[in-house]
Amino acid sequence: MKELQSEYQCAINLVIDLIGGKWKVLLLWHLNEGDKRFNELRRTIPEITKKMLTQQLRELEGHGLVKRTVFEEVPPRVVYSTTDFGRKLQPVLYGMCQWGDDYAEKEGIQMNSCWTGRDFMQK
Amino acid sequence: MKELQSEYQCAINLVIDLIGGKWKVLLLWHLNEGDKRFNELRRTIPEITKKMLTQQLRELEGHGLVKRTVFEEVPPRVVYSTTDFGRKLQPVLYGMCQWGDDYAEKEGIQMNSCWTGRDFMQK
DNA sequence: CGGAATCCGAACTGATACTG
DNA sequence: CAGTATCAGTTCGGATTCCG
Repeated sequence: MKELQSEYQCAINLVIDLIGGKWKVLLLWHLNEGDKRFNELRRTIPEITKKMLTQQLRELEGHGLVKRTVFEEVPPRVVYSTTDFGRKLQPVLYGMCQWGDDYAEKEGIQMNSCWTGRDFMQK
Repeated sequence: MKELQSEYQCAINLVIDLIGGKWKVLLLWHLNEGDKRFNELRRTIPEITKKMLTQQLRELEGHGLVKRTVFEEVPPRVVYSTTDFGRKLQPVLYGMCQWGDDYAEKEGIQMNSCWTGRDFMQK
């Protein structure tokens, strides 16, 4: 598990350590839509492997951005959700998505089927 | 140079390709303070090597987020600045910084000497 | 269902030396 | 000053197998 430094020069560096990498922002984004189970997340993000999904979720959990709830049933059920603090990142994520949409439009990049910042703003 | 895909499922993925990694957000952040020369950026971010600085700046330039201006002088002078589109990310970066600050405060992580979202909001 | 453990190549990053 | 080039280390990420 990636350990945070005890001291940072700039908040941006801390943010990169917390949500940097290929998957975390995407996971937070989808978990902000609502709580999700492990295999539900796998279906939502088909490109991610089980290993990476587990790993990234554990790091998010360890840093207090995601909550993991285990229901002691058979078959087992595990539900992931964002914490209050993780949810505070929502506006930033929407801003990122909007900006990404603008870029895609400007550059003629095709965007599919996923919620976009623009969708959100229309609600 | 990292090539973008021709199609994305989610804007978030595009954003990650554009500004993901260890350095790009940090560079955009500092360039938003004002135009900077190569060695000026190195002093601002002492941990970055020349190689990575060049590489990341070139990618940002290639994606249209940063502009590189060469003054044909001796000694050479090269100035980097954000493009209009790169600057559109400013509010998002400030949001990230603010969130990072909150996290640092909550967790008792020390933050030094760099501009923070909070500083910005007080202006 | 929701993982853990292992292996391995690819990608990222850094150190160092050199250059117009 | 503003880079290139080369080499080497480390980490990341994916494939596969196994498990309660």
